Amino acid sequence: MLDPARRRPVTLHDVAREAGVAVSTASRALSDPGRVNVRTREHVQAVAKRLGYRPNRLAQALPTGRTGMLAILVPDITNPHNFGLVRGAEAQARAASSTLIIADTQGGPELETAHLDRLASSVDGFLLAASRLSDTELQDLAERLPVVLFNRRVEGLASLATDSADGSRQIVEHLAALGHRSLAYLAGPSGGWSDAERWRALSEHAAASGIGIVRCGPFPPTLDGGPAAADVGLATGATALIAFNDLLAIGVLRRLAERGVPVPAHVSVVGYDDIFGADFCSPTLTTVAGPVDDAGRMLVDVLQAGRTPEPVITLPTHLRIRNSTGPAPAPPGG
Amino acid sequence: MLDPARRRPVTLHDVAREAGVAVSTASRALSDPGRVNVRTREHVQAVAKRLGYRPNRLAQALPTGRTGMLAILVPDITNPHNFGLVRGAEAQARAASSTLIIADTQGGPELETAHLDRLASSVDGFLLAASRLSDTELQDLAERLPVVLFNRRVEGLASLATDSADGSRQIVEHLAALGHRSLAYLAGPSGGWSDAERWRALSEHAAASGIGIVRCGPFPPTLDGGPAAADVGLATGATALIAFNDLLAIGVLRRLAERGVPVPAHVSVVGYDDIFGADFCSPTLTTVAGPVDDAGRMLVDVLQAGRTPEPVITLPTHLRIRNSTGPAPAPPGG
DNA sequence: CAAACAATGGCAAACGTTTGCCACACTAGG
DNA sequence: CCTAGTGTGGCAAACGTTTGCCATTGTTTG
Repeated sequence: MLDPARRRPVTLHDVAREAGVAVSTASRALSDPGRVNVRTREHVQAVAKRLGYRPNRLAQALPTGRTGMLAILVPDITNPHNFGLVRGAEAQARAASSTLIIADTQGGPELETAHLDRLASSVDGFLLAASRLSDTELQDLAERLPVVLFNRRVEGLASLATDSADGSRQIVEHLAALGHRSLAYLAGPSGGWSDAERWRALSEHAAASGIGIVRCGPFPPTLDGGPAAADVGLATGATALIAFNDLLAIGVLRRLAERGVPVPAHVSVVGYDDIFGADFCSPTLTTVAGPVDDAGRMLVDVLQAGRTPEPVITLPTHLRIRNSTGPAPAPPGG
Repeated sequence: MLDPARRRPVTLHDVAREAGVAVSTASRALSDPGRVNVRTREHVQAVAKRLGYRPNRLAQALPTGRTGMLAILVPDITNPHNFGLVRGAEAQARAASSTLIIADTQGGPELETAHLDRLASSVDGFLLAASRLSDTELQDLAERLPVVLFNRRVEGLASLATDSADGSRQIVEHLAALGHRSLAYLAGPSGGWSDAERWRALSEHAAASGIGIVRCGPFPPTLDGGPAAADVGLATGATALIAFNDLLAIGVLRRLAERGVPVPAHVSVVGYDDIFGADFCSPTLTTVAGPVDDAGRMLVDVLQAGRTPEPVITLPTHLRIRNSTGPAPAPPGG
């Protein structure tokens, strides 16, 4: 057990007694400056400082209902993609003098619900990245607490998403320009909003450009998902593989290297997210980048603003072209 | 402002009223089962369930003094090295049905103090990774709350560290075996405990093996620190560069590639931490690996155990040899 | 000079729990 | 039949704050 034998912290009562005023006066002297005489105020503040008084935030939260804490739920702390998001959110939370709680949902709704239940009474709002909850569950939650979604859209809820549809368009155009006529999409977790979005846009734009595209998977969106995805993708005969995210794409790259398949000479590979590592893996990865740090910051902003109707924001993306994509190989019969 | 117009949550009072018992009885029916008649207990539990009662954890924390929250402070959320730690800690915290709060100190003591002050009243204990606070500040803190340190040693405090001294020994032996006679250490933040440890062990073992080693830097321990570090390291004429951590090492690798310096033919490069990316950068990085996930889990365990005297644990490390190290180049005069 | 008003401080009730203690009823032992 | 014990429920005080309201004083205004 956590050892309870510690120094008792200084409370507002201690300050009030030492300063010779009532607790209410002490409280106001510290948090509602205009409300008390400047002399008493300064006196109380001096005493508080001398005693090393630190307000108990839990006790503060009880009557006010504001805890000064925000929670962010991400599917996978391990995915560097989320680093930027978390970092941005942390920075903005700090700027708003809130504390950020981070929790990992393992990409599943069970853990997500568990965290939500456990945190609901302790936070001022939730930032949900790539939530796997149903629309109604989310709407329900939003009735109890402020909620803002990242990379997920639900009727009536505030949300922020990177424009992966446009990213998908850029991918298809890029590959088409390089002469590719047959693509394979290596899907991420089924049921995911982003996966659906990306696939939808990819297939639309491919169709519009008269290019073939097939969908493979789903695969776990991790480095370890790479080998299976690479093998399946290659077997389709496509000349370019589009992975659900960079983690998977890098895994694919490694598998291809292992199998001696030259990239991009034989196949091109593209990912989404532009994660840490995408610029120094081998070959460096062509990928769709979005302003994730900004996204983190904006999520916090939106949460704090609490406007109605809830804002729905789309962040621009752009294709960062590196060495994993190149001209399509000449057809074997050519 | 966060919109306060939300559904009022169900409280214990509501449950008690609906069940026709006193609040105290309701409380006990839910949390102290033996204390109340089985019939009332079941009745109360049924009512609580029907009403969708969720205890307010803040209110619970006030009288009990236990919040069920643990905080971990890391110098840099962005460093993938920390993510293993965070993930392990998160997992173990969850297992102990605690919630983990994560905060970024930007590697500086100011922010660290700020977070500590702000969180002190809301958590049951602190996990401090690579703390930059003074020994006395830490001992002071430990008097108020349970604290456990990671990669830092302070008299009287619980701490966990990866054995980077032994890792350093392995590096020197490895490089010596490859014929290197002149090394350069590219230092991390000055004043850091890990940096001091690593340098101390490196220079000791180098001296013992009759090998020359110089210390360069400090450099920021990030990818961006790489270029400066690479240039300075190269200028020393050393045949092997040992970077404070992998982030810096990968930055060095990129700079060397940019300058057309072949690795390991011309210089070898080594890092510490075995972070995400070390196995797919180019060339892949030789580095000192430690069980970081385990470390995260153990940190939580130690915190919860609260034994006296405080345990001081050292975790084994091992050198993961990859392609960034090779035989020393023949001396130019050779 | 009375009346209204602003400035300032304190009392006490909240916020939602937990828990020490007392009261009551019933059972068992003498 | 009295006493002691046990099982069960409730009252009320905590935990450390905030805040609505009242009381007191001093200051204007008509």
